[in-house]
Amino acid sequence: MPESVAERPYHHGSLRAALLDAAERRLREVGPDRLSLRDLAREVGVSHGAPRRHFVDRQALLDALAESGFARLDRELRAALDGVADEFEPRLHAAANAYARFATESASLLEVMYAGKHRPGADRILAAAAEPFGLLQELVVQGRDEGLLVTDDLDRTALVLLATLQGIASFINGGVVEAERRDGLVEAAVDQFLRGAGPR
Amino acid sequence: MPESVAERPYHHGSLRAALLDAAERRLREVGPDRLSLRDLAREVGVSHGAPRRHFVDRQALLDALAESGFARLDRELRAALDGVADEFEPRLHAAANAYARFATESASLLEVMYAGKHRPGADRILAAAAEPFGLLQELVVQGRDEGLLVTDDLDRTALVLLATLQGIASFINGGVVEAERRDGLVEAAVDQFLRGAGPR
DNA sequence: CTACAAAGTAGCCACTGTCTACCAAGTGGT
DNA sequence: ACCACTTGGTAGACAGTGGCTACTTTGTAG
Repeated sequence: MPESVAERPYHHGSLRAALLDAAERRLREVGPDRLSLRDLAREVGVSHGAPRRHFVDRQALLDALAESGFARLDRELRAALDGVADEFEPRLHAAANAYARFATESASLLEVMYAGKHRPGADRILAAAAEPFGLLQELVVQGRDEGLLVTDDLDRTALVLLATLQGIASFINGGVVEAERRDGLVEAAVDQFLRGAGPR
Repeated sequence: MPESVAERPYHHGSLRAALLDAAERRLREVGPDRLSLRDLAREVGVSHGAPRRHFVDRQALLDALAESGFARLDRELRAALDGVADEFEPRLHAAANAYARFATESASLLEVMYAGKHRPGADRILAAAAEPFGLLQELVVQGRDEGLLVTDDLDRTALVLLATLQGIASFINGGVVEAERRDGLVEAAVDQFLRGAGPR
């Protein structure tokens, strides 16, 4: 008698995507170091060696996750800016909150994104990271154009702001600061930034 | 004929300390996830099961590393403040630079310190972390007393500053920002903080 | 129809963390 | 001086992992 279960055809068809999907789900549950290729293979219903066809390495999969992570971050930032007025201040607040939300709600993914020890092919990741970074920088340009920001080094100013948000997320994800304090800290950080980098 | 090598006595005497030492050295070379208990045991010249007597778990060792990491951070911060004048601003700059230096030069250790997923016994780690955090907070108090800082929430103000430094280190350690930019970024961050949290 | 490339399988290896049973050495009480 | 007991180290087993290789199944281009 034939198997009652719908048999997967020999070729999965979209293993790579399925693995990345499973990985991002699993990442949320267990964290990066407990992410196991074999586990993912099992979950997708494929032999333990199959992932190798799509990711030469465990690290290669993590790199791919990092890349798509930056892409998602970019989407979420832009989405957050969509429903907001055109003025600098509300846009800044929206972007900052969106970044902090992403960074705390996808803590493990963020860890992978900034893991550092990326392989030679990290160019792709850096390129993906440049997207959301650029968005923040454009925002700083807008602030300068509106006369609310004074800076001789755009990149540096944007980076300091972003670093603050990143650091807040670090502390929350590390358990040093309670998650409930996130919004308040972000608010304070943005306000201080506005006064610190604004005209005197 | 007897072994020509000086034989270690059956009891090592200070295995725990030796393991932590080796671990911190190894951490510098390979990062947290490649830190292997068996490897450490080999390095110290002891059987692979021996570490278990001192650390029930791999995570227990990492926790111990985190704890001593915060202790060292505290020492380095205090050391940095020792050779500096009594005024707020130079002290702030010194502390900020010391934190950033520690965070970038001991990147892997920092990762362990803020790894988050600590076991129930994380209280010890949080207590150890409170030490350097408190120091930063005292600094903020001094700033307020000298009239250079205006804040209704000391803890929050200190945290925002610390977060900025932490974030800068994150980006450098993640390879998103070149290490050479560290001092410049820290300088800019501190200046912006002073203006942002200072009297208007 | 037939090569050939792409995708998946199965088994092996070295390595890891964890567990257990055992052994060696120090220690305190009598 | 002896002996029970605790502390610390050893050795071997186990399951799980990433990486590798040889092999098979399938899709596809000529």
